[in-house]
Amino acid sequence: MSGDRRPRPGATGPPDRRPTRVQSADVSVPNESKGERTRRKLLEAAEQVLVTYDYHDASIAKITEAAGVAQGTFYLYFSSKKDIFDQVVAELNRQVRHAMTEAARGATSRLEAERLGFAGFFRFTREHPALYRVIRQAEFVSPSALRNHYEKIAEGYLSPLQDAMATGEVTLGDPMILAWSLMAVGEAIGMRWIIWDEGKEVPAEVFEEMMKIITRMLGGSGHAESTEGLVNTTTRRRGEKV
Amino acid sequence: MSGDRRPRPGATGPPDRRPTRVQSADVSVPNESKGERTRRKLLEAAEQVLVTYDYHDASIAKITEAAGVAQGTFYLYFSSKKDIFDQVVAELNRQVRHAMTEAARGATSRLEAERLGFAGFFRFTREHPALYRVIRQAEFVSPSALRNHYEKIAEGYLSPLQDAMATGEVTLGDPMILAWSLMAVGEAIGMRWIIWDEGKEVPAEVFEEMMKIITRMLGGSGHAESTEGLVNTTTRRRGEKV
Amino acid sequence: MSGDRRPRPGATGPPDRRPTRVQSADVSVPNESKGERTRRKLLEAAEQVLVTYDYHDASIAKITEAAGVAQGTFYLYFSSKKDIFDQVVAELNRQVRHAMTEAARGATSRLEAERLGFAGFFRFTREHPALYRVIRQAEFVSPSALRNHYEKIAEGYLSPLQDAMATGEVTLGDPMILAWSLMAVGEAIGMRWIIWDEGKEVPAEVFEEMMKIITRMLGGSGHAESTEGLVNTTTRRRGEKV
Amino acid sequence: MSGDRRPRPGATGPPDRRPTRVQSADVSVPNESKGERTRRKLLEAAEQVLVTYDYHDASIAKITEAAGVAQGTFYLYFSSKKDIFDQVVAELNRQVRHAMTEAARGATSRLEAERLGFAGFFRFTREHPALYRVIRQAEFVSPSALRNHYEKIAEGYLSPLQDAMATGEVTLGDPMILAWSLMAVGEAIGMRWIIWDEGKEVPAEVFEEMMKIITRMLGGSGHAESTEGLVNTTTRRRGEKV
DNA sequence: AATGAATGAGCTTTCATTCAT
DNA sequence: AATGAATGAAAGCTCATTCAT
Repeated sequence: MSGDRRPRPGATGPPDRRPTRVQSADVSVPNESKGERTRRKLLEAAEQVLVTYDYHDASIAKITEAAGVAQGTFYLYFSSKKDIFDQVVAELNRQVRHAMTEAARGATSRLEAERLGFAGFFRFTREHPALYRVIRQAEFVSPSALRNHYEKIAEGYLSPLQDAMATGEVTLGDPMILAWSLMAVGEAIGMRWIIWDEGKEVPAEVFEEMMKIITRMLGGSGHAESTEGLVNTTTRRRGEKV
Repeated sequence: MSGDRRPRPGATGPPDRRPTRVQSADVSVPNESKGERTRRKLLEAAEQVLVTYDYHDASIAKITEAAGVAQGTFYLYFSSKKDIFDQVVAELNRQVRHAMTEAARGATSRLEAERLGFAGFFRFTREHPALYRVIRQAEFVSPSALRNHYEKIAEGYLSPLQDAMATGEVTLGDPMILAWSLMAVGEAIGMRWIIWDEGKEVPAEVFEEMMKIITRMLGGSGHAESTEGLVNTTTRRRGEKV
Repeated sequence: MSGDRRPRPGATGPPDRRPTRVQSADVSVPNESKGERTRRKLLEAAEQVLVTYDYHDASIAKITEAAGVAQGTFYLYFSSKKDIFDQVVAELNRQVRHAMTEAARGATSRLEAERLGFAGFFRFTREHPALYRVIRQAEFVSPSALRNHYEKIAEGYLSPLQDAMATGEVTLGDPMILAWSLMAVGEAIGMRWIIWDEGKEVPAEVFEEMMKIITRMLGGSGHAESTEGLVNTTTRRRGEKV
Repeated sequence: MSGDRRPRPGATGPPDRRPTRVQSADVSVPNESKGERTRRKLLEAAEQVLVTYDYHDASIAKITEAAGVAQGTFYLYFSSKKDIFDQVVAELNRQVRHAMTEAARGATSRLEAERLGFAGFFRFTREHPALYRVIRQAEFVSPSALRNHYEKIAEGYLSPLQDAMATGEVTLGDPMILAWSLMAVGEAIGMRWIIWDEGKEVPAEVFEEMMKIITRMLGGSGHAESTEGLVNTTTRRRGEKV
């Protein structure tokens, strides 16, 4: 997630579980009105709180306390609890897709793009464990937000995969189903080795083993590696939109 | 899911979303005391209710109403709401693993076992959408139940995969990571094409596309098909315990 | 209000404005289950509280405190605050109509029936100032309850007035409009000399002056008084149903 | 209501129930400072909002929005919500009394004055349904405002009635009680046939029936009609602006 | 073995009012 | 003369859990 260099709470170490006052909130952003800053504080506080508490327990009281504002202030910026939840999901979705495409930007092959993209995804997951937590609950809280999240990621995958299929770098087939399968693997490994292990990095061996599986999933003509030169120009042009 | 012949509500058609009185509850099971029957009614009612409502909204009142007993009765059989949740998870976990191994029982190759196992999993998912719903929330409600669920399934996968690696039917590698990846793909496809499509079957094309990806994930010596005869005996002996 | 001899809080003296514990609630009524008693306690407490506080300030907390039960208990018996409000209105409506017809029962002429009915209404107003308070707010809180209240009273007036018009005891005309006018005068005098004067009785001079006006409103052949003997049999048969 | 020629929203058609931006507010009144105009806008907005919402739901936010000013501005002109409520009541009271006396101005008998006055009252009620709404709630919100409202109207009635009693045009008796009774009838008929029927006019038959009752209420020597000539001079001199 | 009345803490949300600008 | 962000108390309502019967 090279695109988001702003220091974030819990960014490097394991995530802090205490829903205390948001730290970064006081950092003033140029050209940001008072109201916008309060809104941002609340959004960040909500993300923070949603790392530790589920939707029901993530009370407005906890969020406003973490943001350092009064309860009533919340409703100046969000119409309901579900509203801020949806906005947290949307914001994290935007960020994670940005992080993945940024990470994969310099890749010279689809496979390298995957390796970089997965690494970017895992980095983001460590920095924003709320993404995982929030998605897990969205099924009940906001089904549309959930569908939107997965579909946007899957769609971002689509053309790169189609291009790679065209060059033979990836075995021909339904790119949507392949996209879903790749997402699924990334999410599962992230859950098991980052979330469950409380913010640790995915161990190198695990990452490499996973990449072997990913490599096989992509398939390719069997000599995809040798066609890299051809493919990468295509790869580079793809999947940038966030 | 050939191993679960007990009639269940909504077993054949699309799942019934109304959390009304549990139907099968009055079916008497031989040698079942009155108390045991009440317990079973509550457990089934809870599963039913958890299809439609999330953990917080699945109130004791709804569960007892669906079970046709008074609220107080609940605490004769379960110590708390979390208790019955854990037991629903455990029960569904037992059932889904049973369903998968039963489905794969006659397979003559690892690949065929996977095909049958996935088909069994999807069938179970349609019949018990609560499994998906419940797992999605377990992260917050009962983390240990969640870990236990995935780990038990992964463990069941372990020796079959190890055996298949030994025969060359599956590419050598860390079987645990492969198991997690396979689970992940199954869960994602099930979510996308069963849960989101409200209980429909996974379309045949999707299933076949997915199986192509699964096939590549397993890898193998490239002539795995020809070694089927050898493998299946091994396969048959594995992963049965429920 | 001879029909309601059960002692009521504030029944004889001026109404007690403190929304304290309902006194009569502990009086057990034969054949009344525990649940019914609690319901009755709440209803009486609500009437009590609504004497002093308007709908918005008559909080569930105040009502349950006055009833001596926990807040949650309220929702075992009433689905919402509006629900109990409607039921208080309905109950008071039933009671006031009963009080008026009971009071007028022995009348030997329409005029005497009016005199007794008005006296009964004033007595009821003193004993149940909530009626007046509640009706004043019903326009916004529960318009249907309001309309129902006035219409039921007006309807009860209808046939007695028609009968009296038939005998010439009352001047011919639209009995509905006459009924509304009579109600209105009663309500205004009750407001001015009972409610505003904090539960005092309507002074005799005021009552007599009002009766002169009522007498003129009814009109009649001018010798209605002399036809009393004829009329009262009719009068007696009318308007009893509650 | 010939005395109030300032155009008002919804003056001719049925009253507009939407609490949107006050229309007439931008009409500039000669010699009115900016501050006075804002004050007037707020007062009119409050009346508008109070047609649709009760005191509690008529939030400062709704009033300021309807007036097109910021919330803070409200407290530059009114010290509290009750303050503006009282001023709305006072203003409507002033207006309704003006409307009634203006309407009755040309009358040549007490009876004709009543007929014209009632017609004026009904016209005003249609144009300012807020009057009815506001009065209904004043009991709790501002008892003194309520008493003041009724008493001022009653007092205005006093000398005309006394004069008419002196001439025999109206039966001798306590004029105050007669005044209250007349007010009550007007209010009831207005409520029933204007407010409940959403701003319709009082049907002619209803009005005539009511006038028959009013006529009887006034009583008189029986040949009041023939003494009109005598009476009207008195009547004309009376009852005026307060 | 079962009932269902009762509890009370805790939730989301609204709103009159204040105050720095 | 006006703004609008911020406050924080208080409301209605839900629910897991207890307990007398």
